[in-house]
Amino acid sequence: MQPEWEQRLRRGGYRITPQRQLVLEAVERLRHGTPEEILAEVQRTASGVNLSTIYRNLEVLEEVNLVSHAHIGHGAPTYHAVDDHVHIHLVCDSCQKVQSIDASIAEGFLDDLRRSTGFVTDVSHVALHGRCADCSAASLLH
Amino acid sequence: MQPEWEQRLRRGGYRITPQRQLVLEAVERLRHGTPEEILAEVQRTASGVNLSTIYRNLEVLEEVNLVSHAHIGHGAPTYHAVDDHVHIHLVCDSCQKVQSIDASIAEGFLDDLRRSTGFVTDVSHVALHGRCADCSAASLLH
DNA sequence: GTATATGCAAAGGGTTTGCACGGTT
DNA sequence: AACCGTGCAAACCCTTTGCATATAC
Repeated sequence: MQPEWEQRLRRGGYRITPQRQLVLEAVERLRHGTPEEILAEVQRTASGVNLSTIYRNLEVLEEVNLVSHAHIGHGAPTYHAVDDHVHIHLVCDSCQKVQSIDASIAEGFLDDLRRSTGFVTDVSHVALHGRCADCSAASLLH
Repeated sequence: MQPEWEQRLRRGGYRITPQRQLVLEAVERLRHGTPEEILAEVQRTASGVNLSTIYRNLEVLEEVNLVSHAHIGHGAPTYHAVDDHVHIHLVCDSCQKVQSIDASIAEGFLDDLRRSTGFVTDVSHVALHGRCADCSAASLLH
């Protein structure tokens, strides 16, 4: 019997390649990673792998729902494995720190949203921008 | 007496320039716009204005809280005037449509979030990704 | 008059694409 | 054997930056 991830790829009409597997493993190992960071992780075991292969495989892995990405910060997106604990990113636009919180806090809101608009939110893709506790406390001093 | 926007700029230590004013007006007129779209709008009345001036002024206008931006879609960010009705963007990753909803629906959730984590969310910066009503209905048929 | 803002052009980061070769099925 | 996936290099989009000139104050 094949591992779950192989089945997902095959069902999607994709082939199993070493690079594919390495990208998925790298994403799982780093819990969050940009394409560049994932490349670096992959290259620890296979130095010949190219950045464009990372991009192409992240796209494929995302299509078969093995990984997901969110835009935190203004630069490269961050990828993570889908079976990780589902979390929401809180991005501080003042100090740039990113914290992850359990997605359950948003359940009620997202249910309301679905009921009133029909929109089904991809929770792992959510990044909220604003000010963290420290920075918003600091800005009250002015 | 000076208009509000002039005061905000001056208080921030910035000068009043035609380009500055044109960028702000363009953002207010287009209710949503990427830097390129804002450039096009500005150039309708002042064809000599440069893209880098748009970027520099959007940054300044954002710092004094006259405009704000959100990342909807994977490309350029979208800017809008701060005094617009505060809204949240719902981005469909399947059909790419973007709908705006009144931000009041999220008030309860964001209050909870602030109470439990101290994080103060910039509501106008929020873009939620997922599937719109039409697309999520369509995917149930499979 | 002085510091800031602008235009221009070049550089920079991140991502995508065309093509020939190699690997999976 | 057929087709998909890969590496490589070039192209691409979006944004930032250095510098000389112009402008607001």
